[in-house]
Amino acid sequence: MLNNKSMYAILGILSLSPSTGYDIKKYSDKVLSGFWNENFGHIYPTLKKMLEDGMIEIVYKEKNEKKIRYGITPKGKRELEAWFLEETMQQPIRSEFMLKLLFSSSQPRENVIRMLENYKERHEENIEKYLRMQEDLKQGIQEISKERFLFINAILRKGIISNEAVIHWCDETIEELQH
Amino acid sequence: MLNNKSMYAILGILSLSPSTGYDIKKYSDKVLSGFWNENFGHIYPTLKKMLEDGMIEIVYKEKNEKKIRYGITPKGKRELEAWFLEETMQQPIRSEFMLKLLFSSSQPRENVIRMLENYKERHEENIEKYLRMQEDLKQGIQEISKERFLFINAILRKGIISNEAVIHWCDETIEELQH
DNA sequence: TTATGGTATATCAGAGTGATATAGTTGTCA
DNA sequence: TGACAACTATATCACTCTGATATACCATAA
Repeated sequence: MLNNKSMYAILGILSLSPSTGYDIKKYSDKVLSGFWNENFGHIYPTLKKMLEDGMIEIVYKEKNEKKIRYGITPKGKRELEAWFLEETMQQPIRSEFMLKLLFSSSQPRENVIRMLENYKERHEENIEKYLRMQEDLKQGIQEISKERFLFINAILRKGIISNEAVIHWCDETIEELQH
Repeated sequence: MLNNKSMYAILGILSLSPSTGYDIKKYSDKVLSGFWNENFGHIYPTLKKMLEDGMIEIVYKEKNEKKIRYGITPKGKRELEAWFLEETMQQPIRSEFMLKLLFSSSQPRENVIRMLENYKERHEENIEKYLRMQEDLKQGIQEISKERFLFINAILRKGIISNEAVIHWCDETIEELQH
């Protein structure tokens, strides 16, 4: 376990409340989606290793209960704290859309424009999702601390701002391709 | 070879001119950086498979020359064309910075602000890089077709617009965290 | 009652990353 | 001219991550 980033996502989630692998996936899809993703094929093996390493423990398992609920251990908390102080390196990026666009100069214009319109629509949907999440956050404000509200809201604002920029770029580029 | 995206990046690059594995890496780092990355550990095995599959061929190897230069074959060109027509699915995203931020609500404020300032600086550097690339593109405009200029410029504009949005968000968020 | 959908765990092949090894070539500057 | 640095070039490996698939249980609605 040297450079497994999923470990930090899992530790972060478990630091909020004990969860099953399935819960972790649900949380990723719901709250982290937009900037982080996890899948079962990685969650379960990582949980197994983290258990071996003493970062997490099985906190709740009734006799006949089949689900396995994990909680963070003091060692896991220390690991999470150390991660906050570490310098964050930039991740490798891969945008298949941009790759396709770069090599599209000899494609029919209408195909490229359709591609851009499609891309724009997806980003408009993203904004709608973020706005809904912002509404939900404001509705449920009493459930979380002011601190946490500030941070979650910052993340939602980033999603909105970034997607707006892309939409603006799509409009400009479609315009330019139409002469 | 079912879902290897590097294959399309390589086909795209080879459709411009025959290249060695090293050339492909250089092109990725110089032109594609910002939205696409390749590394040797994937380029060489992929080239090997693509050669087996008849997508590419060794086009130039003098008697005593040790470097292996690859060119795209008609089959490779068809594969590339088919890719343009395919729907582009969104790629999974992983921003370690955003993950860290989400779980940072109990960290000392000054640490979080330092993190954000660092993040902002990196995006300012990105913009400078894109502006330099835009200058280089304008200087060398006679070397490439008008079509290609349009597309490369669009990509650079996207880099600039997106990074500006992030910088704006950083300013807003730092402000908010300082009360 | 049967099917639909959500909960829950798990495995696997293959894609992609980052580090490292090796060796030849070119440039430079002392 | 010879030594050293920097670049060119190919390759492998352990590990991370993805996406598909399999299995099975449970609730509930048609």
